[in-house]
Amino acid sequence: MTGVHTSLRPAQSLQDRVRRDVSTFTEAERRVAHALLGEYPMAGLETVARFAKRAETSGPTILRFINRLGFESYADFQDALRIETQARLQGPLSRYDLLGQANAPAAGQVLAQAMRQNIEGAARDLAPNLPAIVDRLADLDRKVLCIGGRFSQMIAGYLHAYLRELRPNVRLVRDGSASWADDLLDVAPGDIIVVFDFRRYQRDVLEFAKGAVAQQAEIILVTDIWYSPIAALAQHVVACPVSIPSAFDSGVTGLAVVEIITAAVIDALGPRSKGRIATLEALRKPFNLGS
Amino acid sequence: MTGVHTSLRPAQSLQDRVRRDVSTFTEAERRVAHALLGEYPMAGLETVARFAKRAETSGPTILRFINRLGFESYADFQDALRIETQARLQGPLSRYDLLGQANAPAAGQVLAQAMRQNIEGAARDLAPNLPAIVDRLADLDRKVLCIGGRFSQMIAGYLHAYLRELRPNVRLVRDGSASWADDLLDVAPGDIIVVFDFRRYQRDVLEFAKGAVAQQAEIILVTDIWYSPIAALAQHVVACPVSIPSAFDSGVTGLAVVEIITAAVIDALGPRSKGRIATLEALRKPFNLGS
DNA sequence: CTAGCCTTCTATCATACATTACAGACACCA
DNA sequence: TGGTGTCTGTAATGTATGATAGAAGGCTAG
Repeated sequence: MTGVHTSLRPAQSLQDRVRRDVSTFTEAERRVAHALLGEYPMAGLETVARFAKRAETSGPTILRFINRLGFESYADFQDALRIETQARLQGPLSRYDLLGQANAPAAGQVLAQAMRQNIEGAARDLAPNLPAIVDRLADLDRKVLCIGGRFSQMIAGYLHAYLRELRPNVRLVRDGSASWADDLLDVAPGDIIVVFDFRRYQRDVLEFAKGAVAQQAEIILVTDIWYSPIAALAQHVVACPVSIPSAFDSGVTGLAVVEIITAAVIDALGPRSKGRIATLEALRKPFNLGS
Repeated sequence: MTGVHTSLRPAQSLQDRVRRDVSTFTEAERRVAHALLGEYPMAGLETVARFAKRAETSGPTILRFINRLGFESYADFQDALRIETQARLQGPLSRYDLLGQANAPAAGQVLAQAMRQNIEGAARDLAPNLPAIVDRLADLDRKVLCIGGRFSQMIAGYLHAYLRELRPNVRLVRDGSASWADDLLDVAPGDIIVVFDFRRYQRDVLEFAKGAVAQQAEIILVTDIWYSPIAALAQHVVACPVSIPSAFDSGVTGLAVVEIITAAVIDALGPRSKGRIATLEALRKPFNLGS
């Protein structure tokens, strides 16, 4: 184990020290560390109680944590945080300074940045369509089918997993066109097909959509900004920016859209979904670990 | 959803407001204003007593000062300072967001904002671990297994789909413990298990991880900031902030981590992966629609 | 010169707070 | 299986803290 108490003068930034020593902490202390790093430094400038709540632990654990960092008291810790952060704000305000010695913009930062912009764009595009989409998905008289392509089927899977917890009659159309004819057979007029289709658009997904339309289903399409050909068949289209500096397009945007829609559906269903979630939780209890 | 705070959110920054209104203050209050602006924002994050001493005035004057700014209590004032400064530290992009959404808090924007912060946090946590993780995943002599829980298996699926395009010997351990024993059987010392485990942690995933460790596999764990118990078994842990204002935790962060890792693996593999992608594209051509 | 008002401080109070002590839970080892 | 050490949350405690009331100072108006 490394030296417990370092000298009074913090040679390197507190942030770095926490990150470096995180492996030597106990489990609860690690939660504290990550709560701090997640909202650095302001999490540590709140009261002990609020800091503890944020880290889902108790006050004493916070104090043990800051003791292990070498501070005599919580006040000392906050002083150090304040001084360090003030110095940081004094200097050039570039956010890259915050990353510590890594003078080069750290590996994933550019990607993260791009993803964040994509989410922003998708949320903008989604907003006007959201009420109509939610209206359909919260209508328990309609069946809901989720389907996606080679990659995007994972996104469809997420929507399916979420919706299934909120309402009945949600199904996931799985990969491999074998059973698709059977899936189509059950589609009734007014049912909802949520299609996720990103480049490169797959022929079979298009075929499925055509079949669904023939059954008078309504189509909600989540696609990229280059528009899948399915857009021509869809009642509601959400366009996601998916470009990131990588060989692949990003799936993050689509998943973000799914989660925004899900949250809105929960709102729309209100208490009806609450009970269902509670029941599910109870049924699953034996399979989960404590807490 | 929880009620939104009704407190008046200042359209412009606190700093600007103080600077603008400084002429309307009394003499003692002006000293307070200058003390705050001189060491902004940390002067205001200390206790009232210390703030007063710094401004060479008394406690009540401080309180009247912050009352005049429109805050009910000193705590409210500090909260506002913290939120504002945190946003400022987050970088120019986030600051822009806060201003933009002040006018019209469109549906979904708050969720989008939370997701973006989560990605930011995860990218920070990932950065130091990234080289080691990439090193393992780019080592073609090691087999790679991806596994996740009820929700996170979709994330595992994404990693699997990506990696499969880049290198051989990548497998996805599918849901339902039935075939897991068989999957474990093939695990050789030095193989890599990438585990995605978010609340609520499932017992069976933990069991699988234990089994893999027994086979001397190396574990890369992507979990939430509350740490899955698997962390105790893992060589590399990436902690993702997953809280969003919704009934469910967000899966977006985990997927973002996957894509950042993937991009880094592509870099590490270099030309070796390029050829493989090209081959795959050619093989798939018949199933895709034109461009 | 004084009455009235505004400003600012001192002194006091209730309480929210950090901190300490304790005990249950858990894992590990004999 | 019982013993030992570690970890972590609950409860109790004294204090430091924010808040308030009231008095002293000082300015302006009449």
